[in-house]
Amino acid sequence: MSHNTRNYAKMMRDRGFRVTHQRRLVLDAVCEGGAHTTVDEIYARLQQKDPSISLSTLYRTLDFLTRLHLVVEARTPDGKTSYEIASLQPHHHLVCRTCGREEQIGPEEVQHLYAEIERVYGFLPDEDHLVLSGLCRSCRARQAA
Amino acid sequence: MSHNTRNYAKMMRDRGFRVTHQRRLVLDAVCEGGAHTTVDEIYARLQQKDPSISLSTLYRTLDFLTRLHLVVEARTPDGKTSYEIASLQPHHHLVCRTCGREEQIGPEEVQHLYAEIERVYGFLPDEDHLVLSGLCRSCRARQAA
DNA sequence: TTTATTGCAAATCCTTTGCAGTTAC
DNA sequence: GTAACTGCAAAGGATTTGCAATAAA
Repeated sequence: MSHNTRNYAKMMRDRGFRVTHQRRLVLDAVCEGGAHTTVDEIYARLQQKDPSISLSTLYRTLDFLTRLHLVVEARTPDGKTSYEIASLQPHHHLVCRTCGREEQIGPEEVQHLYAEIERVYGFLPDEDHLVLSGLCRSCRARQAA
Repeated sequence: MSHNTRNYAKMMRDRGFRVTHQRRLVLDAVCEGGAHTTVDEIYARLQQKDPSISLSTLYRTLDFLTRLHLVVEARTPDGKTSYEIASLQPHHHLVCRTCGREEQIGPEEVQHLYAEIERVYGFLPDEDHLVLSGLCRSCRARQAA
């Protein structure tokens, strides 16, 4: 595990859990996924490194890592669950509904939305990982043409 | 069907589809759900009026009504699919993660977010039915106490 | 050694599909 | 009458679970 920003193994042990071969590999596989990866993508990557890891272990491990806040879970607009390494900065994602490309955006705009909603409705949203679909710059340009 | 704002039956016939007993009942059941209802809730309501309607018909009908834009589908943050009658005004929902209460909000704040994202990233989101979780006013007050 | 964690296979949950019978038009 | 639509039962896909074996501490 070369996740240099945090010492993941220590975080697990400190909370009384064991650092297993499988957990290391799952963490790696989620990490290599970059932005958002689905369970099957993670599983495929895992199979290449160690085909003996079972799907149920993957599910259990993703659940485990999510509880520890080492990875975060997000729900795409079409109902799929995806995962990514929990980074230090909260952020959100845009997914183009035409080309499927995904980009990350910072928290500023969304924070501003939350503040507005709080001001107007008294409700404070805390969704820390939105996935919004729409049209990306290039697909919009193509459509306009 | 007493959906007075629109003539649903006509909308179906005009597009060449049949207006069946089942479609009327599903539309009613979604309607009575108010804000967001899940498939099982809708099914339960349906059973009381006509136990002979099958679950597969419910799924098919929800799909059908969604395509016709008579109902809209939304994805809650915890991965469930929910439905509601398509209203004339686009809007979004806030769901309290403590008490579960749900409230509707207008499109203004979210529109503003979309415009900001477009300005900064060139990406135009078009999610027309966001469901955001967070803490409602009363649960926040209770927490503060 | 001890008990958390794993792999396997079976179970569960939610949704979709094939097909023969029914019904809106 | 004739397609579109439905109910049923079976299939599918994703995720969870029970249990005996394994391995991290």
